[in-house]
Amino acid sequence: MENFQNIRVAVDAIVFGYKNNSLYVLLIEQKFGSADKYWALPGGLVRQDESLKEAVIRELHEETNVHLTFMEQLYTFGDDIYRDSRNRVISVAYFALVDASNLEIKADTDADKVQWCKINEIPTLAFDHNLIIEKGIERLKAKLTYEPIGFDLLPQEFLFSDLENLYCTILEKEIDRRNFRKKILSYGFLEQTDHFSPVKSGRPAKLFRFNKLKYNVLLDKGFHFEIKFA
Amino acid sequence: MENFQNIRVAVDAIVFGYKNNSLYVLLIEQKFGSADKYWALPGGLVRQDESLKEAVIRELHEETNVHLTFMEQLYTFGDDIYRDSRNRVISVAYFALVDASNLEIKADTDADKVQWCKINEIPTLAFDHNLIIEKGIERLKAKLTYEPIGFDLLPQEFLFSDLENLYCTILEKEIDRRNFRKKILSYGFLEQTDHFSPVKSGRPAKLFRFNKLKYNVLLDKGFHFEIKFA
DNA sequence: CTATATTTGCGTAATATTAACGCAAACTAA
DNA sequence: TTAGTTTGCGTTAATATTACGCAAATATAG
Repeated sequence: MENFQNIRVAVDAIVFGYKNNSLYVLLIEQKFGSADKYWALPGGLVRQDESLKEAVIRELHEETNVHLTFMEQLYTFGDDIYRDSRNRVISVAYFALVDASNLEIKADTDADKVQWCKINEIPTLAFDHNLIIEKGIERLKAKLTYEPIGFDLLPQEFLFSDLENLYCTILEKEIDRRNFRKKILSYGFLEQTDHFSPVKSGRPAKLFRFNKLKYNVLLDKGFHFEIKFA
Repeated sequence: MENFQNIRVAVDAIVFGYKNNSLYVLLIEQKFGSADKYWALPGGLVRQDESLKEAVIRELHEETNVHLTFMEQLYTFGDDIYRDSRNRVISVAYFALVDASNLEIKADTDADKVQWCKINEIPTLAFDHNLIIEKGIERLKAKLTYEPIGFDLLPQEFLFSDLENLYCTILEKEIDRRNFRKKILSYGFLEQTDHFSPVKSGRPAKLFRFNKLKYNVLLDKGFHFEIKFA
């Protein structure tokens, strides 16, 4: 009897977006019955014939219509054997990023509502999804300091002040604008475009672009991205 | 039909040990039939009523008798839906460390043989276990540079030269002995004992001990462990 | 007993990186 | 015109890293 097992395998995605100088997570309102509505992370059971990664992509596609700029596995939640009250379910959580600056999300087939939720205004979610988000934020913060994933949250062409702001708000730290700029520019993977951004006040700012190719070349040469703060 | 699912959930553990200036992984010889023997990572199916973590601990206990000094979740392998030819199985892999310097392993109930295998002499293993090991080594290397897990691979009291050697062999890098010592000592979480180690030649060396308490206090103060190499 | 090889433990100088600022340029709004 | 704001480029001081030198403490060989 030792080997009897009836465990369901699900995937969930924590999708981060950044706009209006704030960090957001993508949430959906789950239809259980017609009562009992809960906000939750997009996700669902893995199908028999699809890989874990395919499952997340499918679920995200069914429930939202965002275009991911980054995705990787985050953590597998299966220590609380009652995390789902109906069956034993373990969930493989994925961590994803998206450029939310100019993106309209709409509910798709599976979910009633899809919504960006500010990171500090997240309600109590279904299952252990609040836990997943915690872990996701942890990963986001860590990764921001040793991989150039900040660019995946911004539009292709962005202002230095936006990049700086992204770092400050997500890491909840102060930073010297001038040193930050110098450091990032010194890496040599940013390109100045000849476009300017419409600004409300102050000197017009050049738009920059992240050159992933150049970054990869640097990586091969042993380069190691790092942004530290005091 | 969309929701039909028959996926088994397994756990596997990659246990690292360090002795004789080399890195080892713990392998077991699986009994399938009486033919068909393969080396594999310790692991097995999760029971209905135990958490993932409990499952790994149990399996390790059943198959080996090592005393872990560190364990955390590594990665969940479920993208290759044929990774096990019999059923669809996803495996949650765990990453563990052990002080192998003074440890005798013996096969326990479940496994025929248990053995330390040198990291560069690993044969083709069952399932995708070679892949898991790759991922494990990656994690070990990364973690060694930003968390003090090296001490979990050494005896409680160790020589500086052993610590240095551990870093050099695992990270496959050269390092200046004197700068390394200075840097680690500057952190202030090592304690000198009044014991000396029996040495074959050269000046007798003091034994040191890692004070986890002091390390945690430092962490609270915002300290960030880091060992970098050129 | 002495010389040699070996490993430890401590130090110092050159170099590189980070942190803390100053300030003019280029715009908007009043 | 003037005041307010944001950008872009510098400089300097403090800190950290790198590259070594060298004596102390042992074992071993002669």
